[in-house]
Amino acid sequence: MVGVRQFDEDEVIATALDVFWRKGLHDATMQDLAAATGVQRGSLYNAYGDKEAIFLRAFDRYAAQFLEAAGNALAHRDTTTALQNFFDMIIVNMTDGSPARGCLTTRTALDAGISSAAVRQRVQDVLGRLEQLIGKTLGATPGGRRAADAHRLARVIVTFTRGLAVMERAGDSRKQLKESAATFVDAVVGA
Amino acid sequence: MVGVRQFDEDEVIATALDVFWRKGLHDATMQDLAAATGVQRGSLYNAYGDKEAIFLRAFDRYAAQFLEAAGNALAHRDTTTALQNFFDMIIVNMTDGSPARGCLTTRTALDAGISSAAVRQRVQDVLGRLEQLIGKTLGATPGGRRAADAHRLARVIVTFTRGLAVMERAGDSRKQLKESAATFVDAVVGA
DNA sequence: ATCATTCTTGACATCATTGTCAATATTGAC
DNA sequence: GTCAATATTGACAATGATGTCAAGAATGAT
Repeated sequence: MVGVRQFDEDEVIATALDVFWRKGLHDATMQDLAAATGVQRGSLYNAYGDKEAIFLRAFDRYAAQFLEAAGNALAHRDTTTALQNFFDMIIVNMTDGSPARGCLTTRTALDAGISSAAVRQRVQDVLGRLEQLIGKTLGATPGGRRAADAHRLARVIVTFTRGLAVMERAGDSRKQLKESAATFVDAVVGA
Repeated sequence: MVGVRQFDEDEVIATALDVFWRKGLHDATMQDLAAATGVQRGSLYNAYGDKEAIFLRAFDRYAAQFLEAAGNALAHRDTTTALQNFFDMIIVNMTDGSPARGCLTTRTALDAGISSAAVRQRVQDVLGRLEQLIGKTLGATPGGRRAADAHRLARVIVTFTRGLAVMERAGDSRKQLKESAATFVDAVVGA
């Protein structure tokens, strides 16, 4: 390697993630990324190729963060507590910042028209893995659910989290979201 | 009125709705609308002002259709049957067309960056009214839920429908969505 | 039949964005 | 210290979108 990169790649991707999270893949422009990172547009093109390539890196970072946080929140012997922790985490995650950033996965999923196969695949991956995590938690309960039930229920829970993300975008406050989540957990597991 | 409009307004709005439904507010261009309706861009500007004005009309039409269909589906003495009907309707609604059109309300809600206050208001209105409809259904059961419970549960159900819309965008098939909805209804009301 | 009014049409200016490129600067390897 | 390889920079072309406008066409009212 000769001519050495003037910027810290990790820092650039972290900053790009912030931009994408706030604006979405479609609305975030290369100008936005250049301004936020302090790296010129041309350099970004040179280093990554195009906007989508940057997005994919940023999204991978996001997914890793998110799934780790989800795993931690779900790590509790009591299923109800685990789910409550999980929803708390997820709601804080999407209502953080001002204005709130929302959920990047959900926003990306809804960008169907724009997104390439690679992007769609990432979204499916995150949701699939999340479902796995939740399924494991449900199945792990002492005397827990049968595998098929745990699987179906996990899917329902993932679906509900997506609903929370939409409701946040529609204007629901953190408090309202938490109340919904609590009601949901009560209704679904509290029986 | 002299110089008479060459096109049928109702037909134009209906066609515009189809375009917005398939592409979303942001991605649908005036060119798309002109091509689909057979009305020139200039004429559309003259008649409606701008794209958002057309969208608002189209969305109102959509909302009316949707809420009426929801009301009909929910009109059943048995709460479980009512909800099953409702979810069937909503899932068919979003998986119709090829490729599927998805849910316009949800897509619009996620377009936060672009949307004006007027657009956001419409989205909130639809979701609010839907919640009312569901709440009424839940409360109307003979020996039904207390009002506060019905209200909270209605919100959860609305949230879940939004989740289904996201999962559809993420690639879930009609069959998968129906299974999730059935599991949800079982878990929430079947107790 | 004429007129005033409205609609239609195509051209235009403007703007934002993407992606490319040649010239220049930088620097590790030898 | 020279060189080859890479990064940076600013300019450029191309595209696609929005919104405006003047000129022309159409028509109900008189």
